[in-house]
Amino acid sequence: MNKVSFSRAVPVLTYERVVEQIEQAIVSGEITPGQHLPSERELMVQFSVSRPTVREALRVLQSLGLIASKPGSRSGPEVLSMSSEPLGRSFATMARIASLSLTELVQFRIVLESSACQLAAALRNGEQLEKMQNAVERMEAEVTNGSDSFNRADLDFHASIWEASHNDLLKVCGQAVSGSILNLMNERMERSADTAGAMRESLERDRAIYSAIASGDSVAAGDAARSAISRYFAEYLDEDGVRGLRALAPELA
Amino acid sequence: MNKVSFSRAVPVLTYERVVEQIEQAIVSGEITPGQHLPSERELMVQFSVSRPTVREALRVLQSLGLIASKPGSRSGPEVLSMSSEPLGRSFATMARIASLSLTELVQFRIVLESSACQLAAALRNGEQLEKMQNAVERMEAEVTNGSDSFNRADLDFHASIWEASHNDLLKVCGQAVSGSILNLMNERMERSADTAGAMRESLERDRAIYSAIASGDSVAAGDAARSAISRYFAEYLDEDGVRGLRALAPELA
DNA sequence: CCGGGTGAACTGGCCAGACCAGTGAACTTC
DNA sequence: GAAGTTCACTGGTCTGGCCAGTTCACCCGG
Repeated sequence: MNKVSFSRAVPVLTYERVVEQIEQAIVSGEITPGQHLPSERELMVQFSVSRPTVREALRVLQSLGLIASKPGSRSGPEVLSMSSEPLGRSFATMARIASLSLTELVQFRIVLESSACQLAAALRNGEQLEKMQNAVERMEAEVTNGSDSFNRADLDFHASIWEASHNDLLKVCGQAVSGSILNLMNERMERSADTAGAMRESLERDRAIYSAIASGDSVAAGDAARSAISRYFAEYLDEDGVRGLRALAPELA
Repeated sequence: MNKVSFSRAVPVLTYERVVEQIEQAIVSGEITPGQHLPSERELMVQFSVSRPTVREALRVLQSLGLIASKPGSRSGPEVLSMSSEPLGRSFATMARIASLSLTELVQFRIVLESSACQLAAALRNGEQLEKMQNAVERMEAEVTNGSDSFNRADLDFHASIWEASHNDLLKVCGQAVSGSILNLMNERMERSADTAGAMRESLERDRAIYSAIASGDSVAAGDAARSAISRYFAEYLDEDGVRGLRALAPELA
């Protein structure tokens, strides 16, 4: 090889190496969730670095949702099991750093939620179905009351769908994007959807989704979800967004 | 309200408050990407905290992909624009912390990639179509050569699909999950897909996807993508996974 | 007058040592 | 044996310092 190409001699930060080693130990299963890391003072001798360096590394791992440290604990920072929190946070910040339009978020939600409904129709068990039914009934009961409890029941309904999809990744991403949409709409405009009429519409659509899932009809469940979400958000989207929606839900055309 | 319910008086860590304030300044647009934060020493007087605290906060923001600090810079840490890196990292760690099965990842990829193909069929422009065609032609040319350049062309093809979907969220998540699947499969088994026959199959499927996108047929594009991915991974999934796949792609039944 | 080299004034990376308010387990006391 | 106390140790924070690298203004030679 006569073409020696040198690469930038990037300095490796020592706290990064601490992060790497601990992360490696976690993902390789050398330390399992529930177990504890050595204390900061112990780590600083094992890594031969100072405490601030150890702490910076721990803070990073903490922000990644891998560990949690509690003052006074006799057993050092705890290794956590997978949580959706960091992923949700990444979604939320991405959504807010301006680059993501409402169109993108809504498209994404349609894709995820309709798929979850398809999966739920095929894989739901009795308990999950019962939860959905329960939530729908609560929505029916609360439709005349304040919108607060109605919305809670609505959220419960969707949560049980995610659950029934048997796909945690889908669930986490779907809930994260739903939350981001709520944030964005709350920031932009008054929630105009709290009228009795709007609630009645939501209820009707959720009922359609529920019966499709209950009957085990994947195709119908997916269609119902796509229809529900796209009708709900259609008025907030621009022309391109509507075109995208038509591509995702051709049955609505 | 006669029901006063006290909540846990959780101590607020000071570095967390520094993170919050800076994060708020970024997401609110008070500081825009490309601009610079004050130096650590400046921040420590503004927040009235010590430098280690400032540094821990900056490390967290850095791990979230919001800022980058460079030693020697006269202008302090730089505020970054949105990047997919932290999201991709979250995906990768989630996937590896054992909770995510290959089934979930593959389902998720099918959902995202088929949707991207549907969107691409409706929204692609000439330049993006050209890129896809170019990639397919390169795959055709390389199918007899080493698998390395073939795989690169394959990746380029898919990348241009993500691009043409006009949805960055879809793109970032899709690419992240694709990467995670690759990692997982590399860890678990030898890549058995590098034979000439497998490459030929891949090429055939990509060609089907391409022609559907080129003709603007969203439905066909989505079907082609679902079919391609599920056929490719079917052998690696368990029974439940296959059932889920059937729910997501009923047209294959 | 202009250009290039030089050095001082920064930057972030890292360290040593210290104090504090909690926690929790061992220990003492009843 | 049970209840209360003590104390070692935890993480959170601060002070003060050193180092290597980057910048930029200044100065000197052309």
